[in-house]
Amino acid sequence: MATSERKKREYAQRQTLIIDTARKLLLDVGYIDLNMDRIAEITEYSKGTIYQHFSCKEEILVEMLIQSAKKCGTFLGRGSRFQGTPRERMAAMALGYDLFIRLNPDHFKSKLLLQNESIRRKASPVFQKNLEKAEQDNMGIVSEVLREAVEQGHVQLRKDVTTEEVSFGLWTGAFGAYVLMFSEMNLQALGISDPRKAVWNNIHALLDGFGWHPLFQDLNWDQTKSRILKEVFPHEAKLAQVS
Amino acid sequence: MATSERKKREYAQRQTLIIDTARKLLLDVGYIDLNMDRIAEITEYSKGTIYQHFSCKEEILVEMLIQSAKKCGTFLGRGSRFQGTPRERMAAMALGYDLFIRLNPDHFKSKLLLQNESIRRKASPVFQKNLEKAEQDNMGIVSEVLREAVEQGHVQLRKDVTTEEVSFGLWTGAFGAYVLMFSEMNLQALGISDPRKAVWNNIHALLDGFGWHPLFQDLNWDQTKSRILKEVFPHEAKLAQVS
DNA sequence: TAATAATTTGACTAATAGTCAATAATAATG
DNA sequence: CATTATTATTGACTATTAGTCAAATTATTA
Repeated sequence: MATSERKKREYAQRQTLIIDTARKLLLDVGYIDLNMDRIAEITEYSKGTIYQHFSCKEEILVEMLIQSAKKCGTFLGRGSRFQGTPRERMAAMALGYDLFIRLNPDHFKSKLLLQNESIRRKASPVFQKNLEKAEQDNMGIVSEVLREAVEQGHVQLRKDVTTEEVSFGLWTGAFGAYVLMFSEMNLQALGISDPRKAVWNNIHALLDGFGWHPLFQDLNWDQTKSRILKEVFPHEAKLAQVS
Repeated sequence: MATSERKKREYAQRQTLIIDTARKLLLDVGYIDLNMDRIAEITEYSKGTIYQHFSCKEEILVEMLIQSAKKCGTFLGRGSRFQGTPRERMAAMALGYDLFIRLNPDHFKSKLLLQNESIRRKASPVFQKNLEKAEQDNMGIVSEVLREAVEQGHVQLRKDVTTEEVSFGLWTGAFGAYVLMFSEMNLQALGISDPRKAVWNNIHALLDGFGWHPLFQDLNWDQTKSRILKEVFPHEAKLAQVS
């Protein structure tokens, strides 16, 4: 039926409107002052209608993060398809992740919040499952490149180390760093003037530590970095003013 | 005056009672359902009295974290004084950090929460400053050992890398991993069966990557680990059932 | 002991989450 | 096209909790 199709479309449109409104509001006023009345007011729908879509504000955040995670996945995916060695592709993914976060800083504000289970569990199980799925997919992209590197003999892991554990290390290192960058912590005072450079160096040190070739010292990484930005993320690099 | 001394003592005691109550409650019901009425009820003081101590629940959390950070600092400090090479002392600190978190799991629930600035900024500036100070002190302990390692020639950092940045890498790697461990994320499904082992391996890979001697392969680390637990954290290792 | 000062209380206001009966809009039917 | 049935939308309402403050209580001083 034509009508019901239109209805669906309208519903989806409103869903997007609500999420976008919440996203802006969150960036503006923060989690605590983010409230349903305000969202209703701005979207020009009543509170009841908002509750038709989401059971609570935490559920809006979860949906927001599902979208964010998927978007992040496209950056990781593009990085992973960079024309180069697996290690270079890994670097391309790291740059992609950084670009994604630069262009979507609000992602972290809410991601962090939802890492707390008392907040996350307010959302209904379906939403929670979807978010978990999206996050697992992203980690899968990283693990896959690592697996190829092992297969092609670029790195030989000790038998007590799995590819997933190394991905986990990359992931946690970068994730932890961005968490600290996006909290109000004064990194400057800790002697970290350029946390992104530190992350870059630490990722490479980790991979060097596992003996993944080509080692950091064996390549002109500044040049590789430029090439990645130019070939994979030309538009995003310009937007984020990264070079 | 004797009386006012007693008053001070009573005030401090009540402060502790409030914090301990909040800590238990937080672990029990989570941030969202943690409320001042409940804290007043359990401590058997009125709400007004609770507000005499703290201006909001977030401020209680901040004070909780200041205490946690200081306690964590004692674990790091003890690790750093282990009788061994700087790299072994670094490993001792990593084990200390792990033990601290095992014994105080509630630390992370609230730490994570307060990483979000909209929550953290609800606390008054004095509390925020104190927390920042405590966190910086901890990072200082790690950096100091690293500095000594450089001084003693155990590791020679490239000139574009500072000791603080390496500490930052260790910190973020461990921190990020614990964040993910303590969120409801299904690490098992990601192929991480033993995240703590992964953290341990990744820390060593990072240090290997920076060329910090003795390298992982040059030492029997299982043996060193046992020695650290026995000499530095005998009581805590037993409590946490770690070996 | 009476006067004064400090502390503690809980009733009160304000803000917001979440519900649901009433209303409005849309679709189906004859 | 008019009428009925269905579906979507509304916002007034209740419940919960944060945070305040005048009154009551307790402690200290003269």
